[in-house]
Amino acid sequence: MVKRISHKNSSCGVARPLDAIGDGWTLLIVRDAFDGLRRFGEFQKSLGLAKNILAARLRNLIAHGIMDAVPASDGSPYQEYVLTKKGRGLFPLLVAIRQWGEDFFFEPDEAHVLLVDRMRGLPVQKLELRSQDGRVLGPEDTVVHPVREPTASEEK
Amino acid sequence: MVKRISHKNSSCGVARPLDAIGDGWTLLIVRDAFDGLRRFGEFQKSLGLAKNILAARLRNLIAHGIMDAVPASDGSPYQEYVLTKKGRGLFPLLVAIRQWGEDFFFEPDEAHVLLVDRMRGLPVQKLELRSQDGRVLGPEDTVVHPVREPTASEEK
DNA sequence: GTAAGTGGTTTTAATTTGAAACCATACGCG
DNA sequence: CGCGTATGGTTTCAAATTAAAACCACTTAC
Repeated sequence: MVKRISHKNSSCGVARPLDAIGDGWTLLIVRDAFDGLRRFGEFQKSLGLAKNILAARLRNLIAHGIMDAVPASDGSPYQEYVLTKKGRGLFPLLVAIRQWGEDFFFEPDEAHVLLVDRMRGLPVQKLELRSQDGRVLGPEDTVVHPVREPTASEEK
Repeated sequence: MVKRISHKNSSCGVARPLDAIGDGWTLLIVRDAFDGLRRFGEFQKSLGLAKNILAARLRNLIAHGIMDAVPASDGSPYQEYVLTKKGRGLFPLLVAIRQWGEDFFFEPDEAHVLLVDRMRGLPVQKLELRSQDGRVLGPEDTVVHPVREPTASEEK
């Protein structure tokens, strides 16, 4: 049922997350959840996807600990789907997608939406990767480094 | 051929990018491209996916302007696949995926890799969304705002 | 010239997707 | 109560996608 990218590389730090969210619909569901949608029908109406697909995606999101089904909230006998902490952790990722979309998927004069700071009403800053000492880092300035967390069993 | 999320929402700033990269393999290919891979065979060996699928994904990436096929570089009669500017714009998104993965997909004592600043060898900062005046913004601090770019045809 | 390596395409089966139909429960209300 | 409607799914089935494997073309090595 759960998609599995069966390969040695599946634990590379990018593949494993993609196994959970690497699907056309999943991140749109998460996005709607950030926008406050909670009910099955709300997601379905907002996204216009088939109900069986939505049910499958929600099951998958729950199985991955990204969303949770909670009993009610307005007294109705149904469930609501809410983001977990792990799910809320996707916020920077969604912002990155949106900013990339803003930059490359709209003609300069095409109507689109912009993410703004609610408090001031001004556009947010562009996401930037920075070093500990504050330099902005590009792809060529970074490298992946294997790490073993220093646990208590550090003695040999 | 090209996947299309046919829905009114397809222009929402998130759905449109996902239409280009919302696929399990595509971002892994892009990631490998950031790591310097260029040749068909390199991608195939690194990812272990079927050749027809890789060919289809590369075609799609090229069609979306994310990668480009350039004639050669080492004299061999084949092509190389390189990221365009648009493709390099995916760097923050890949970092966001990786950081989310680091935070939620590995046990504390599980071996994994960390993204480090090449110059200092120190881990990079966590990606944060900030307002123009530097406050860190969470999901509840932002709102999408429709925008029409002020073009020259602004006079009525 | 023949074998092996690279970069694909074609073929075919298995899996996934999606639309529509169906079903079950709850509610509104005359 | 009895009936229509809304919600939240599951089931069914056809169509599209994916994936493995076979095949093919071209080039280089020997």
